[in-house]
Amino acid sequence: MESALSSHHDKGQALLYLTDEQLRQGIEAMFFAYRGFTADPDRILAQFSYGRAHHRALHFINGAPGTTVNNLLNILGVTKQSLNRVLRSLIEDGLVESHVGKKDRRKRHLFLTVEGVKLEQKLSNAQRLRMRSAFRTAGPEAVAGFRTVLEAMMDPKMRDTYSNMRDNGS
Amino acid sequence: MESALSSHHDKGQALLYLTDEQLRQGIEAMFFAYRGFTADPDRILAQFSYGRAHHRALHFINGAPGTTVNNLLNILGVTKQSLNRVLRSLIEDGLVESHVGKKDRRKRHLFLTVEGVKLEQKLSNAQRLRMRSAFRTAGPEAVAGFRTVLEAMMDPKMRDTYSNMRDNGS
DNA sequence: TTGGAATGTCAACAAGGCTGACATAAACTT
DNA sequence: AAGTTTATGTCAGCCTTGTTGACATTCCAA
Repeated sequence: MESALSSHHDKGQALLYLTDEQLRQGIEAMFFAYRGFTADPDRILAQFSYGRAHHRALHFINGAPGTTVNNLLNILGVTKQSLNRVLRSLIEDGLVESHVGKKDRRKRHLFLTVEGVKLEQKLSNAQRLRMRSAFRTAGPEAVAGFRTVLEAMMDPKMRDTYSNMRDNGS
Repeated sequence: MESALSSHHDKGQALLYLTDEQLRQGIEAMFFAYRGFTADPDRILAQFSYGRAHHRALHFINGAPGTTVNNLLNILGVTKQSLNRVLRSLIEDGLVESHVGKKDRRKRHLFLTVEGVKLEQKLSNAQRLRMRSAFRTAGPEAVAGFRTVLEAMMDPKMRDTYSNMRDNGS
């Protein structure tokens, strides 16, 4: 992985991608790209009077049906009060169902309803469309690099969470 | 760029990186990475009772001293009311200065004060630290791919803005 | 049976988006 | 010179989504 670096000691050349200016460009790229990344779902959500918080809940419930509130809390990194407000509206609107756990009846297991799946599909289709187009334009090697850098940029805790999702969802 | 694709017609293999599952992982990677990306500056900002909006303003004024309010508006993609609230507090706190334009006296040109530069440095140092570490871990080729994908993911309008910044800031 | 964990809920607050309306000054157009 | 457009600021009000603190309920586990 670091053979490209250790193969020669010409730091001035080899580490050009680590200059402050390069990093600044990386920072701005993240900023603008994230805006693009959320733009399409945001437009759809606005039609339903929902926000990104709802999208995130739908996304992760869809990816791990039966997940508990506490688990979702850890993934999303918000307070239970904040998540609860979002979940309540989704449950009221019939997009999410909350089932008391059989083994541990304190826990609530969350599932998308048919309606919930519909909206999640709509949102993720829009988001995937843009990402697919970006991936196609950039090519497989760029995509691999993209993934590598993003993973290295996560907090270690979330990197584990992310990796576990990858492993289970393959 | 697309030689890897057109060199063979085995789509099942060549386009593996475009499956819904791969795209889903890309989406989640963006989510978690963006959280990491903002985590360090967020902690600093909290000490100053500022938010991300202030950081963004400081960042882009620093990168283009003398920029106008309207220009900043376009870059940040918020309403003037929203930006004005942030700018006002930064000006009141002595981090930003607003100078009436000489040629066109309707325009206000924005500059960071010495204090403003100090905070911007503090914030961007923290953010660069993480990005540098991620870049170093991932290596130059991954970084190139990262940049390529992010650029392809931006809205075309912002891609132009971004490219112009790159050109001027080199 | 008691302690703690998991969850829900109420209240209050703040940041930072938004819209709409209005004011002002300067530049541009006719 | 008059009218229009542009750039900016500001006031008021609304929404989402985050926060803290307090408190209730349920129920597993020691």
